[in-house]
Amino acid sequence: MNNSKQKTVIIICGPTGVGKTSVAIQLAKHYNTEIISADSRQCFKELNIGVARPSAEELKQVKHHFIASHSIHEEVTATVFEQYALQKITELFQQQDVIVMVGGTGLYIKAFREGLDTIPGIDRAIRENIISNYGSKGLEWLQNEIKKKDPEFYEAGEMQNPQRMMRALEVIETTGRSIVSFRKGVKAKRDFAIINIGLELPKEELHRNINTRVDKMLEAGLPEEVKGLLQYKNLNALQTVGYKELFDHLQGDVSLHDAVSQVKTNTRRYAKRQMTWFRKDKSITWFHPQDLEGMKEFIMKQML
RNA sequence: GGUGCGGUAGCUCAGUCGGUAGAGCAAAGGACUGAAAAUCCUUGUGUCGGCGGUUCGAUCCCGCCCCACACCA
Repeated sequence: MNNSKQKTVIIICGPTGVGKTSVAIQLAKHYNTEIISADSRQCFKELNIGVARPSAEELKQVKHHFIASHSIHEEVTATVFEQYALQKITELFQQQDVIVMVGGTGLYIKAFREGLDTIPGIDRAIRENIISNYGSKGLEWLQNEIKKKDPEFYEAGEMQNPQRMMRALEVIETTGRSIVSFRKGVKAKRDFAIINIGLELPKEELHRNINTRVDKMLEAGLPEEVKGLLQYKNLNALQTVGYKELFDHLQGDVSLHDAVSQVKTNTRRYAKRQMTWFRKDKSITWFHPQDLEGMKEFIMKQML
């Protein structure tokens, strides 16, 4: 074991289509290390073309973790990622001083860096009951339940947002306490250094990348991949750009051409949401994806 | 060539019995601690095809022209 050097995780984030994969591989090679992906969809072994998973050739160059490591039938969440990544990092630090993390899922990166407040596990029956009630009784029912049972969330929360409301409801029904009372916002201490690098391109260029990438996915056989997953379309893992739109096409009423242009539009919107998330994070230093030398220099200075 | 129907926001369209306009989508900005490629919030966008006429006033009525579509020849 080598404890003499400060252990460091280099985190590379940025919107989809900016070129993160390639930068991560080059940096990992430079530091002779491995990559942990922080991507909520590339971790599913059943999803490949549509989530732009690194190619077999790329995966051969550098060992990747959290890529095709889980099944769409498993429940993968920010907590699952946090635990997975922390454990991997502990293992890898036996051999390495530097590890590269790369991904576009802001919440997962946040969970890894700062941890999440502990909230007890939710009873499965309670969750399913809430989901089915919302399905049949709608938003108004949810709003009334929250108002009645969790006035604290009702005051502070998002009363138009069914996902957040269902989460609040399941917490209060399981624990008897408002989800708000669990959110301490305590940042976990990590015993390694973290360097945050963001990749950014002018919007026009990013959009061009996204469009050509979607066209390539089509050539690579995305419709066939999606067809094989049609029976699982209701799983969380398949609430995913590139799959949702093609499910609509396969079910009849949308032409392939229209479905594809929706994939492009929704990918652009996804990239925009990612930028909204990352931009407010002042710990990120931004680079052009081709400025590898700039990144190396920056990393070197940070590690001194 | 004739007849009909249209030309209003980036797109699809609504509307004004004449007082200079609006929905959806797209777009832009934002939120987001266990679904996060998810979910949610906010906000505009205009020579109302062109030129004339009538009118205090025209996107709306009238004339001519241009463009698109359909049908007839």
